[in-house]
Order: sequence, then structure tokens, then C-alpha cells
Amino acid sequence: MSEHDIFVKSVNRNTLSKQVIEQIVQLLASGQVKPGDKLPPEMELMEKLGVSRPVLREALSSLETMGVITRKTRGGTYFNDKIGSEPFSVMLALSIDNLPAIIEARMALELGLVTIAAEKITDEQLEQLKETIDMIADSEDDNYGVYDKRFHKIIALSANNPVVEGMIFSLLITHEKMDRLIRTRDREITVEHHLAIYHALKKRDPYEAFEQMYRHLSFVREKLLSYEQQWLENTTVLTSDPM
Amino acid sequence: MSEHDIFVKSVNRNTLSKQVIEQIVQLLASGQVKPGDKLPPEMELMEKLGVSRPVLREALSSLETMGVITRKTRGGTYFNDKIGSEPFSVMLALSIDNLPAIIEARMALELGLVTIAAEKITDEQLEQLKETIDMIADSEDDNYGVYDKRFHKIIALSANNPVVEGMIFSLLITHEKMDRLIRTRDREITVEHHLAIYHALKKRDPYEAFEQMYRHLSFVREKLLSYEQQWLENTTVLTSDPM
DNA sequence: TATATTATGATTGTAAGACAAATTCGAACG
DNA sequence: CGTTCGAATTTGTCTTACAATCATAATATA
Repeated sequence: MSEHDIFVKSVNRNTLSKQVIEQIVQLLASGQVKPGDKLPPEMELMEKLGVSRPVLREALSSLETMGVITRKTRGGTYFNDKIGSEPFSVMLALSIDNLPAIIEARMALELGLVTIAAEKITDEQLEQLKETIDMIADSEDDNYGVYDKRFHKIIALSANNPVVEGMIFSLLITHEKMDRLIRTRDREITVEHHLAIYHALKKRDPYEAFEQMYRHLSFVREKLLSYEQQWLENTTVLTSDPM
Repeated sequence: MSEHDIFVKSVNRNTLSKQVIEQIVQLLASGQVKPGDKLPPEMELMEKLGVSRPVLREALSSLETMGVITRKTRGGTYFNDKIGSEPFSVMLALSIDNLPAIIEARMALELGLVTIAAEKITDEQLEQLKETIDMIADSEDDNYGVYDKRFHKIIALSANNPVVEGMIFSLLITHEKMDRLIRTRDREITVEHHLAIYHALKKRDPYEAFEQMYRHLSFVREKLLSYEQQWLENTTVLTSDPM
């Protein structure tokens, strides 16, 4: 408990609303309330915490945008079951113009992830992976982006780690944007890469899983960045030193 | 611009304050304002955005806890230079009881990171890495945790990626907690591992960098988890099915 | 003139009260 | 027993007011 304090305290400066945030977070961290539980109505919380309504609402607003709680008019306030992705979305919104950074971040995470996955993936999940590969191989047109995404999602889930999930899922949001960027798909290459990763995972070999994923993501990255490059060349870009 | 909209819109439900959050974030994302810029005073923002002060303040409060802006009484409101870590800290505060998950997340990220680092690290940063290793090797007592942390921090920075930085820095916050968990340090092993990573990075060999980092982090993880295990065994734990 | 000191006022922080909107819940009615 | 309508609870928004802080400028002092 005391160790949590110094951890969270470092964020706090002063301001009542921040103290309220901390108190509510501690309520969860200390296990006094469980995810899904309902919070008391604002009026009641005001009294218990001894703060005014604006202060309380500022705190609740912060907690909501961070995905800790959900509020419904008249319905009350509830602690969320899963916390993780929301806070990230703001950061990504700010970095969305920096596509290379996002691609790289995804690459870094997935590279590490596949290693963990090699240790923890279940047979059932392996089966699901195989299915997505078959779907891509059997697809007639080039609209297999869904299965591509699912492939990576299964690997993310196999790590069975809420922290990692929160990070990777937010990054996968950008998958659609990347999808739109791709003009010519390479089904054969994708299938081959995915299969190689699949087999490495099946062997539970973290090193080979890494190598295959690295090969795959390097290929994807090259491709995306080349498109990005073309896109930049064909677009008027505002720089600090326009010519 | 329109593409950003659909991305951020998915987060927004209704509520004025959320719309205000989005507008201010877009201000940054679209490059109309730069990090470090000062925001207009609240009174002015109220008029421009056409909302009341509580609503505006709820939005600003959210943005502040997410580390997008900083407010000082009387000093005004400023956009932060670096955004990334703060939002995470709450999530970590909630996951802090789940140490294995955090360790694993750190492991996954750093594994991917070192691969990127192998491609992008500068000679200067390599030199800095070497220094931390020497510091550890030359340290008399076992309090070289600072240099251990710096070692990993340099690698994180070498990726030169704001998104990754935001993630890894928040995870490194837990480094202190882990430090406290460690009772017997293994200086020789640490130095050897760090050196191996350093040499791999110097060779710009992503595969070897990965392998060495994997070896290192696996060792650290085993150690931490065994401590965690002992700690759990000596502690009364509340489970959903107490015996 | 330069420096220190004070005082003003702008800006964020907190509080209280009121009304609006929405939706859940219950009561009345068929 | 089911349906519909109304009322009350809870969140959402606005207005006003005051407190606290401290940046800046005006003032006084060397």
C-alpha cells in the first residue's frame, strides 16, 4: 500500500481533483472495489470526499477519458472491466502524423510479443492462427486485411497479458490506416511469412519465432514506408522552412 | 484531417467536455500549435469554444492527467513538450499488483526495442552504453541499479521514437520496485549480459542483439518471478475462493 | 540609474446553486 | 398481467462568486 503511494504521489502536484483521482484509483488498486462495480452518485461522493461538485467532476472526467470509469446519464458511474487502451489513444492521435513511429512501435512490440507467445500460446490458438492463414490463402480478391489483422491479434492475446494487450490493441487501430495505404498486396508472401511464424510458434521456438516475425515485419515496414514516401512526394508539405 | 476525425470520433460519445478534448488534441495533431506553446486563458477559451467554464475545466483536467498540458496557477496553461508516459501511469498503478504482467510487458517491449536500436543506435549512444557497463563493473557495493536502468534507457532512446519512449518509460517506473525485490545481485552476470548486448549493437546485428537481450531478460525475469513467488507464499492472499 | 520591494491584477483553483436532459423505475391504468 | 405514462434520480451544463497564487509592473530606495 505504502509503496503504491509513493508511486502515484509522484504524479500529483496539488489540486484537489488530482487527489480525488488518486483516491479513486487507490480504491481499485487496493482491491476495495472490483472492476464492474458501481460508484456512489456524485452527491454522495462529494460528501464522502469532502469536495465540491466541479472538483469531483473534473476528477471523474479525467478517469473517464483514461478509460478507468464509464458514466451514463442517469445510469450512474461504473468502474471498467478492462483498462489499458484508452489512455493510449490520445497519444496515438497526437502521433498519427508520425506513421513511421507508429509502424516501428508496432514492430517493436510485436517482435517481443511473438517471443512471449512462443512460450505461452495454446494449441487452440495455434489452430485459430492456422485458420486465418487458410482464409488468406483461399481469398479470391485482395481484401484479406481482416484476417491479417486477426492473425496478429491472436498472437497478442496469446501472451495473456493485460498490459501488453492495452498497448498492442491501440496500435492495431492504425492497422486500417495502413491497410488503405497498401495498393498491391502480396498474398503469396504474406501467406509464406505467416506460415513460417506459425510453424515457429508451434515448435515453441522463441528464437525462430522472432526471426520469422522480424522478416515479416521488416518486409511490411519497407513496403509501408515506401508508400509513405511516395505519398509525401506527391503532397505539399508544410515544413518550418518552405521553399 | 478527415481520417483523423473518424479515428478520434470513435472514442467520443457525446458530452461537451469530450468534444473540447478532441478539439484541443486536434489543434496539436494538425500542427496549428506546437509543443511548448501557451494556451489562451480559460476565459478566452470559453468564448472561442462556446462552452462554460466547468466543461472547459473538465476537459483541461483530463488533458492534464494525460500529460498533454500543464497548468500552473496564475502561470497559464502550456502544451507539454513530450507526451506519452503519464496516461500509462494510471494503468500501471492499477496493474502494479500484477508484477509478472508488467515484467513481461517490459520484456516484450525491450526485446523489440533492441532490434530497432541495432539499426539506429549512434556511436555516441554506444559510448554511453559502454560507460554504464564500466560503472557497474567498477561499483564497489551492489547499488548499481541506477546504471542498470540507464543502460536500458539509452537503448530506449536510441530508437528515437516518441511512441515507444512513452511506453517504455512508464514501464521503467517499475524498475525501482523491482530493484527493491532483488536481494542478491549478480554483478558479473549483469556485466557479461550487458556487454554481449553492447557488442551486438555495435555490430548492428539485430538478430544477435535480440538473442542477447532475450538471454538477459529471461534471466532477470526468472529471478524476479522467483522472488515474487516467495513473497506470495509468505503472504496471505485474497482470492475469489479462499480456503 | 539600478536594484529591491511592494502592490496590483490576471489567471487558475474551489465552491454553491440552479436548471436541463435523459433514463430508470414505479405507479396507474387498461 | 401487461402496457403506458409520469415522476424522480442521476449525470450534464451553466452562472456566479470568491480564494489563492504569483507574474508583472509600478514604486520606492540605494
